[in-house]
Amino acid sequence: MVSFNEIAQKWQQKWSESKIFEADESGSKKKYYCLEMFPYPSSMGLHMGHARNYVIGDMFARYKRMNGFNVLYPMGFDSFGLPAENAAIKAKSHPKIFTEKAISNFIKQQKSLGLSYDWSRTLASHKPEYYRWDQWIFLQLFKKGLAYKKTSIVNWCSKCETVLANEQVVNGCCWRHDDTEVDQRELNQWYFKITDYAERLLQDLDKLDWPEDIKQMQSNWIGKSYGAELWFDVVDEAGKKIDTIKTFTTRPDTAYGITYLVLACEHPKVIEYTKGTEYEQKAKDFITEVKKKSIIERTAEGKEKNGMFLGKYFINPFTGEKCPLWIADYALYDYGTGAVMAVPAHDQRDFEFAKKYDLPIKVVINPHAFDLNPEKMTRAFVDEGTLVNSGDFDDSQNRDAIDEITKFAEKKGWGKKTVNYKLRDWLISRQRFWGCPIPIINCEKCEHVPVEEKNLPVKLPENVTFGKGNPLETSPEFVEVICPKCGGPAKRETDTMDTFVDSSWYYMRYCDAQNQDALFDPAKVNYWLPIDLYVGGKEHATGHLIYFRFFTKFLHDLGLVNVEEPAKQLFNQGMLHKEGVVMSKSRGNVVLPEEVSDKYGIDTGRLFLMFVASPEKDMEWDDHGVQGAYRFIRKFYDLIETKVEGDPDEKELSKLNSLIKNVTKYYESLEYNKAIIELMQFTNHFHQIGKISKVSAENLVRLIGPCTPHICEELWEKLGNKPFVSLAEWPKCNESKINPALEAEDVLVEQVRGDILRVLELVKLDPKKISLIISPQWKYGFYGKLKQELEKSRDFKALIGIVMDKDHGQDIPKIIQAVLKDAGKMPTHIFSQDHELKILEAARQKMAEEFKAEIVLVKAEDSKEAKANNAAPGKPAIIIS
RNA sequence: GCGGGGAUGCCGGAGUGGUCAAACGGGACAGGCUUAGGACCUGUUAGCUUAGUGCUUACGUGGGUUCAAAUCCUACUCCCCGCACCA
Repeated sequence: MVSFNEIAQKWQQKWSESKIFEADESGSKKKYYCLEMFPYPSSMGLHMGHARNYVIGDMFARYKRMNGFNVLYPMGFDSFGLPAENAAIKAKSHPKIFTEKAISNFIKQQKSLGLSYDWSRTLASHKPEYYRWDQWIFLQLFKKGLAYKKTSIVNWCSKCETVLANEQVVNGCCWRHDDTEVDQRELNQWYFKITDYAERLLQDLDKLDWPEDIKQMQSNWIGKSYGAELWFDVVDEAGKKIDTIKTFTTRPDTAYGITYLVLACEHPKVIEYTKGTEYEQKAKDFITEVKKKSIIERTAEGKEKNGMFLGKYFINPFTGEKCPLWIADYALYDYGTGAVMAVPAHDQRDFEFAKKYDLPIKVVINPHAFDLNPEKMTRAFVDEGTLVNSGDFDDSQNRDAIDEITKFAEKKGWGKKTVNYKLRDWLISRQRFWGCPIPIINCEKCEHVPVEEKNLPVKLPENVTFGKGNPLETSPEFVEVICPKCGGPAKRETDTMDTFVDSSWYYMRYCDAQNQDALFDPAKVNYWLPIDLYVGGKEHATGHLIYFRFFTKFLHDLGLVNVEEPAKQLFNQGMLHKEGVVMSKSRGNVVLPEEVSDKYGIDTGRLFLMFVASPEKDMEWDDHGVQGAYRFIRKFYDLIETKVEGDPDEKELSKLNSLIKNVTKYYESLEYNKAIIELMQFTNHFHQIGKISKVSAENLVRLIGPCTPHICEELWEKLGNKPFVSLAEWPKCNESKINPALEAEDVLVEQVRGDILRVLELVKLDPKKISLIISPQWKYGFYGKLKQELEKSRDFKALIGIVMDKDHGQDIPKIIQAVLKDAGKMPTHIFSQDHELKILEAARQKMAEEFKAEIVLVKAEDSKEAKANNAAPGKPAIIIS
């Protein structure tokens, strides 16, 4: 028996030696860039869940290659990050050692999956050759004012001992530790000003061939809303103006209904306004109280709202009314201006708050049917309506008033039309060692001084102590530096960058991975970009997939790349489950590729992963199912290895071209499961027949090639072709050869045969001993004719079938049945489908072979001919009259 | 609450107006092969029946459109996944 493992190893070696998957920019082929999100090289290695992800991309890369594209299909490693650092701390070792060991293990595993990567372009983000250019990009951002340091409230994970970006906070918890709620801390941190790109990030979503849900998620995350900024004079008890405060609202039409204003706890004005007053301590206590609560507690919808009066007032310029200024936990400092103009009559949150603290409720919009009574309202009225109590705007429709009142406010200098985004600037500082150092020197005199480009990379020091705080701070050689600007003593920035910075441009580096002088050669990058197909998980929807779009736009603006969007098409693969839950090391339900390939060969594993479910769906790993895939592979191998003979007939050509057509269609749309079904049906058919033409065999091998590349290479060679099927041309469909009627014949023949077998079973007769009579086209006087026939051939035991014209009606079988009983014959089977002679002939042939019996077709109309055809006693025959 | 996606036979999973009791795979059952098991091959696998190409019931639930619905419309139920006091 063949060893699929030996075959796999043989071809993996040949691929590697011949470098056939290495890509360059020369030649006239059209380029195709196929990419999977590069992995974090976990020391756990990879399991079938990862494998599924890679095989999806690999099949497409192989498919495109065979279709004559110049395919770039690289792999690299997102190798900075916390797990390696933590492992190193535990083992009192260095993260680099862990990381590089993990990488070489990954590569080994990926190679044994038969993935067709161009390994000459591999990169790893922890290497100075790579992160040097992280730093370079940082400096460009810094120059443009898009990298800046500010003090603000940030999310802190106590387990990671570092700050997190907004995108890394999931349900109020750390994205790595879903049991650890993030704390709020006020820290001085580095940010990238992604908000400057909010509008473009939103607009360009339209251009992308990405799954709708991802686009929707990004759009929600960016959270654009149109509205107005309204400015209010803040006054003291006596009515003296002390300040102006800005609020953001999407409902300027309710401006006449403002009855109070709330500030978020973090709002700096809270301290300012209460300083030295009786409210100072109370406000501080209130803030402390609020901050004790977790993010979830504070921000979940429907939570009870708390607040307190701040002792100050403001003037609503629309009405001239003096209203109180409050602090409240439901106001978010992060959103808008951190201050909310409250209109309790028309906003549910404001309504609840006003009810609780007995603040006035003023109706300014009435429903069309009746007038609202603020005393009796049980909830805010948030629908459309007509303005009242709104000065000159009374009686206008609130929808129209939004714009009118905004214009009015602008004219009066009370505010302006504005657009607000939920998207926050990207916090990239991390207080950890195993990341890219931020290339900044902090000088007391000169503040943040960028490291000169020629001095890059700022390398991570070797002599650090892990354990407490940021290890970088423990290296005096790293920290203590001279300020490049003033020459005085200064300290190097010890924060490292979020690893999502590394992954924001790696796909560009693949285009020119070995470049020592620049982050890449723009010509090369422009040749390959954009990524034509990007394969990866949904979980990156509002993280990586926004960041890398931002970086692309920034590098575009620098003139380094032509494209504004990194990836044309995005494909989200489904998760692999086992025992009903996602396969993962921590759950302990992983299946390793090695286990599968040891038992069945890796092609079986690949086939199974692609066959069970469509790639974008979650699927369940099933050990029995794998055996099914294995059975198919063996059948397929056996067919091509031992049963290739002859030339294809018309029917085979028709089937073959249909196959090519359908499989191509399914590959193109990444519906591999459907493609494989077609391939199975085709293979099974010819396996059953017991032979296949060489033409079909060669096409079949090419069509399955991307899925099970190793055995296909082997079979391709066995068929007498030069290596490699991986480089062979994709079969072309010849539509003119497709003949559905011809293909349908097989089905009919099967039916006839099935019918006959069924009768044989019914009458418990051995097919070798029975006379078979099939009698079609009885038109007139069939009863008598049939009777005659029956009289003539006494030796038959069963009438197998009668084929009739459709217009004979339903009663004919009954009549025939009666005739048969009359003649004292065995029960029969009758079928009335309007079979063609050809089909009968095919069925006859098939059965003759199957039962090793001589079966002839006889035209019973002519009894001489019947005799001539051996329709004699004891001899099986099919009689046609 | 808002947004997105689902619900198909014992299981996974195709199917999106007729050719559907529904691809393909798994499982189960029966038969063949075999000393036996495995592997392999053949058949069966909604129910009732038959000489049968017949009847009934079925694609989450209830209504509707149509000569015809798993497929279209509508209401509802349940499941998953995002966002979530966003002013």
